[in-house]
Amino acid sequence: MMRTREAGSLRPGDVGSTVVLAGWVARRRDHGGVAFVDVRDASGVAQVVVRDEEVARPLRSEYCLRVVGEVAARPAGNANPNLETGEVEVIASTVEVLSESAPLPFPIEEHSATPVGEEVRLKYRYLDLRRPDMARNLRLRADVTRIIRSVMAEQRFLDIETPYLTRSTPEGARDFLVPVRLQPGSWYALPQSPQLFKQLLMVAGLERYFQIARCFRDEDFRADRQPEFSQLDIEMSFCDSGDVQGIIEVLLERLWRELLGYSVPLPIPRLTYAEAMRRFGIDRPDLRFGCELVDFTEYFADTPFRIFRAPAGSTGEGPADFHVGAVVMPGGASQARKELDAWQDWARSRGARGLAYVLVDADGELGGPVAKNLSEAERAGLAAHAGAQSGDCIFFAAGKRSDALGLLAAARVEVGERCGLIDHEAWEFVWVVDAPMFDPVETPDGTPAWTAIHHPFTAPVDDMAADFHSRPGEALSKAYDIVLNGSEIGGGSIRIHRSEMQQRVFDVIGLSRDEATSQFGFLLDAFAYGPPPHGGIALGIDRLCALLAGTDSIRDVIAFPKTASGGDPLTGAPSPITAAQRAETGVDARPNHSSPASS
RNA sequence: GGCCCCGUAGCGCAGUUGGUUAGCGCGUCGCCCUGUCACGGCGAAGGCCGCGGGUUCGAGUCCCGUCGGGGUCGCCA
Repeated sequence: MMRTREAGSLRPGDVGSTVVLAGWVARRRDHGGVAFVDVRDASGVAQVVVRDEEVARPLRSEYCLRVVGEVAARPAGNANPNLETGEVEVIASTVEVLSESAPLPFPIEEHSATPVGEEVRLKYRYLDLRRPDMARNLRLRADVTRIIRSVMAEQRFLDIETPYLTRSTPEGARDFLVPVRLQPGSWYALPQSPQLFKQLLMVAGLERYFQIARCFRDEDFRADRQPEFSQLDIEMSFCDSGDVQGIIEVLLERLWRELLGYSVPLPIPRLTYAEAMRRFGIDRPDLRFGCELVDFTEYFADTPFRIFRAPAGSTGEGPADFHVGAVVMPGGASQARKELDAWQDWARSRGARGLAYVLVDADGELGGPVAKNLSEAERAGLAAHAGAQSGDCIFFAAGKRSDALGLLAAARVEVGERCGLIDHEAWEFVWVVDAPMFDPVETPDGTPAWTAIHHPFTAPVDDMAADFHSRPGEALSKAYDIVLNGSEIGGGSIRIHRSEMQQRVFDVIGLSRDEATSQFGFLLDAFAYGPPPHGGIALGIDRLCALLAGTDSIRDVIAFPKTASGGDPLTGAPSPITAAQRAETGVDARPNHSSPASS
């Protein structure tokens, strides 16, 4: 039996040879007593010439075929550049219909210019995945995981599986819960990440662990967020931040080189969190374009314009938390009033009161409603301080520092897109390092309180190791995020491995010994037995694949994704359960005993 | 939980100030053409205008509610 060839693999060198093709009828045309049948498989399309009218007649789109035939050169001028194989065709000697197809619910052909609604695509996902673009995406994803496993093996990492039925731990997101028939009233949780298990593996002395792990978080959806997602999870012992980053750099370089032929310049640049916030207003900056933010807080310290002045004597938030910043839109002064108003709507849709702006006209004179509220001196130096040229528009945001920076960061990206400043061919990787350890929490009585930004096992930077607990607002952590074109594709940290230091973190975030024991007792127990210094990282596989595939939605790189409401139109999940299932799984039962985390 | 956009034939869409029989393209089915390749020509079938209520002489169109899809803020340590 001849081996079946892939339709997309036929080349002029195959002319004269006999091949077997298996695939689906993408299209049929009849001419001159023969049928021209485009046969498609996951690798591409080949044109098959069927001369036997009796055989050709019943062929319809998406019939599944096996064709045996001879490869022939196409007549001159008949090659179709739209097909992946434009130079050869297969003259069929036998055509076997393996199965027939009902009329299609939506067009599958690649060149169908009109997009198809996502719901109908998901309902018939098995047809959607026949589309060449989708097949290409899934092939790409398989290549990604193949390369990951290859690189991790070369780097001597062990692929170790961790439980999917595990204990609910108070991590950031809501857990998906699973009732336990054997213990009515008690529940497993699906892991939000293998974080605690991989640290236990370090205590176990495995030294280098990785896993392509499914993670589960019961939170609302986004274009780049699903309730279950895949991450490359890595942990290693006796390492520092640079060791972990180095592994990831090797991996990213290999992925981009093998899949896109792009050479990632190494090492990937480092940016501190503080610098990222100062220059871009966000901890995942898009470095494909400039338009960096400008700080105007000092500049307007004594301004007569109330909006740009820190609220005096307000309780709770001190002036230190007040920020005025700006971003310049090149050529933005020529925007019509309607466009400038549209920016206000844009800002309000993001929860801001508006977006102040100053226009710099051709003579360098300032225009717009804000300008007349400023002092003579402020107007004189404004454009220069912002770095604005004649014809530019300067957008301002003022208020609580995190709010103002958040609005400016979004405005910067919007400016980049509207002004065409973003090079969509570019790949700008950056490590964002030295994130703060703690975030202030607003408490009803105004007493200072703190929460861990990353997770409570993240180690402080070396020169703060001794006293971070006495100045939590300044404490920086050994955390690192890998950012690509404004998307966070991974993040990790060096962990705390000494109980004394761990206790100081718990003290800062107000976690009592009892609470810590009940929440992570099993991890703290393990850390009593000589845990090695260790650290790790996790990369979001779905986002990574979406970026490599050039799509905005991770649904395009997931075979069977869910809709925004968490449903799957194909299977109908989630669905109600029967009364018998309720009784058997004990979902309504109360726990009949308590199960402490630690002995 | 908030906000924005979209639900009209299998698919993609149009439908004007509320007005008679709701259109277009693709697809499907039939016939014709016959080295075509997003072929071409002629014809036909195909509609609970998401659902429920309201306003009106009259609703695809206006109002309220609801369901579904997409986006976004909150959320996602």
